[in-house]
Amino acid sequence: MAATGSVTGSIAKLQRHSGEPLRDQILQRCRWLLLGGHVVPGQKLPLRPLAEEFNTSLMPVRDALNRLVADGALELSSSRTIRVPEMTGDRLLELHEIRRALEGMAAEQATHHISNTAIDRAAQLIGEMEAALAAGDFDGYIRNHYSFHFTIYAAANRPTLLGMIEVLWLQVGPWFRQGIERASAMRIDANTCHDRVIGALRARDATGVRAAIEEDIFDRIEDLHASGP
Amino acid sequence: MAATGSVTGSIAKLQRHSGEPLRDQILQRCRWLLLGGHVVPGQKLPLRPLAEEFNTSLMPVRDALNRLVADGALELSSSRTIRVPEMTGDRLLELHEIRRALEGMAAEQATHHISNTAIDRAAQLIGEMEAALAAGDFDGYIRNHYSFHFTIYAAANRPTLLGMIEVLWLQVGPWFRQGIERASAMRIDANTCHDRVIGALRARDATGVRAAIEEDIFDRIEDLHASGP
DNA sequence: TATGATAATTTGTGATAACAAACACTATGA
DNA sequence: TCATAGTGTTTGTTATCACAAATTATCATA
Repeated sequence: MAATGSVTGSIAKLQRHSGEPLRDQILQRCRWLLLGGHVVPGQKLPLRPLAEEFNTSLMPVRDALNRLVADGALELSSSRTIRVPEMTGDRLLELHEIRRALEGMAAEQATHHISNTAIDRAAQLIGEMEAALAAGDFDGYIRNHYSFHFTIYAAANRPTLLGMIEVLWLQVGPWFRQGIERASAMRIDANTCHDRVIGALRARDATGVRAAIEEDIFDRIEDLHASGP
Repeated sequence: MAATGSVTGSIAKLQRHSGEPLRDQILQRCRWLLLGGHVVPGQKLPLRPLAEEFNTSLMPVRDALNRLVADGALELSSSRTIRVPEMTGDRLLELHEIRRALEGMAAEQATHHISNTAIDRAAQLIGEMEAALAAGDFDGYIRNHYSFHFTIYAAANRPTLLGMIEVLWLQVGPWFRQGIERASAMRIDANTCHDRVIGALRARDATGVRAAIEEDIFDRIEDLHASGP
């Protein structure tokens, strides 16, 4: 068994009493670990080593991880160790059924409110996505992919809905990263869906936007699921 | 301002080292406080008084309340006091758009899996609901109403979906209680929707079940919203 | 009486330590 | 060689305490 070592790649130090609580700063970093797939299904995340990396006590780390457990992004196996959940076929299916419903709803509603500059920004992100993927920069690809979707969803002005979608992305994050790395060579045409999203947004065609987003989600799970076991 | 006094009505003592953690026992009780509307929008929930009522330290109470804040069922106002959020028109609309999508999905999928005994049990709950409402027993009404919906949703076998729906109910709980008390006299025909749900379940008509559930949710918000400011 | 400064209290956050349950390892026996 | 009991370690949970920020109460001043 390989020593996990540093999982955070922590650079900037956390600061106490600086506006937001340590718990939230740690939560933010852990979120990106999941979204970016820097942790792997099955991996253990013990409190004490993490607290040492962050130079804090157990408590804020515990708070952050408990939150992620509540969100379903982490799990307590045998109620004694916190780990990244394995992705099963059932869970993947369920998560994407929900994603389709909620992200479809957000996209449809965003159509009526999103600004032209936000649409331009989203369109630009498609290019940066492709460039990152071509360069083998998976981190950059995932970051841009995230930004593309969430600039659109955020325009729906539905804070609760947006939070629920974020939780879903946290849950599929580790799986998504693995799938992207496996399937990167064979796939770039997810961007055809993305282009259709942009086109429908420009035309203010809410139904079209929803359909394009739903198809994007559907295609993604098809491809990634087909590319691996 | 009235002294809040005991909010829990705590009877059974909590037990340490008895299977599930104190945090979860407290969380369970707080959940029912919200679902049953025993706390009121705007009400403060300070850690120390609660800890004293539960005869525990701050920590498990803190954990439970943090979880509910994460779920959006409570909020940190000015990041120094925890309180039950006020219900705004926007929030109510958003919550019910999401409820309609997710509960519709759960009901539709439950249709194919739910057992006949579960259907019978749900049908029976309709009667108990009516009886409780007629007797002015709002607690009983709400409890039966909850059981009716969740015996159906649980049959869908979608754990993540079920958890998300529970969170939504936590958020509308206090508002729902207020609305029921206000509108109790004028409304019993929500049960016509409930009867239609049972009928469609017996016919294994998934589309009909979804439609009936969606209409139930829609009617409910219409009535309760109309009955109050 | 109204208003603004200031002190006292209350609040959530974070650190440290003690604890019990789960885990991992080792020695023992067949 | 393999199973098993025993022991030491690791893990999350809870209690207690210290702290800073926000709130509330108090009182001087206009």
